[in-house]
Amino acid sequence: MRALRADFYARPVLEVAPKLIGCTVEHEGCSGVIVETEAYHESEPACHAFAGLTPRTEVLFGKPGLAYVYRSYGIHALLNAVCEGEGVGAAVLIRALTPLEGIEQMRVRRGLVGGKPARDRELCSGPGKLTQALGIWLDQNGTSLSRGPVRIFERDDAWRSPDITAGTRIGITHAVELPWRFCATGDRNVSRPRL
DNA sequence: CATGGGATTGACT
DNA sequence: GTCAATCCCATGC
Repeated sequence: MRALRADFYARPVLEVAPKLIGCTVEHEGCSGVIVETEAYHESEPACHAFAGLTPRTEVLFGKPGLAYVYRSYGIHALLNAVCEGEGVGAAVLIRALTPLEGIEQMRVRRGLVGGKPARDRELCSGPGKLTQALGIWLDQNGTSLSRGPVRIFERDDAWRSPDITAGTRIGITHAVELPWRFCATGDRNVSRPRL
């Protein structure tokens, strides 16, 4: 399996987001297949880059293929893949994975859910959950998704041409109508509300 | 300098 | 369905 290179990300974010479905995210031996993504672009107000270049959005405007990791609600780390050219603020939010390798270590990192160890389906079925399960934190902001420590690999044969359903994005207050969310159709690891 | 608001989750009613 | 946790940073005075 080969890591995706910068040129994969250096094109319109709406093109990259569905193409990341079926690719694999890996960090320190833990990995999962991407089953849900969302596209964000500086031209619309739900994107952090909409406000322009600030210390927070510096990586978002950086080179394609970088990881943009930021803190959400003061608690969670959310993982994005920076897209389009350097100087353009655009990224794909990785929202859910199907756990693949290192599942027991993910269970340790996720801790108890409802007083019990997380079931496989609860490990990576949300953007905050998957970063916790894989051990991805804010210090990975600005690192290369081709070279690591967090890497994204191309689709393997089992995900050659996945069935994808598009819908509206989750948890935002602006530009809510844009159908920029992409899910592997029917996959149980997609976050709620499932498409 | 003070304030307010999240690209969420889990616990509780 | 509702709600608190928790903190960075954008914005406004």
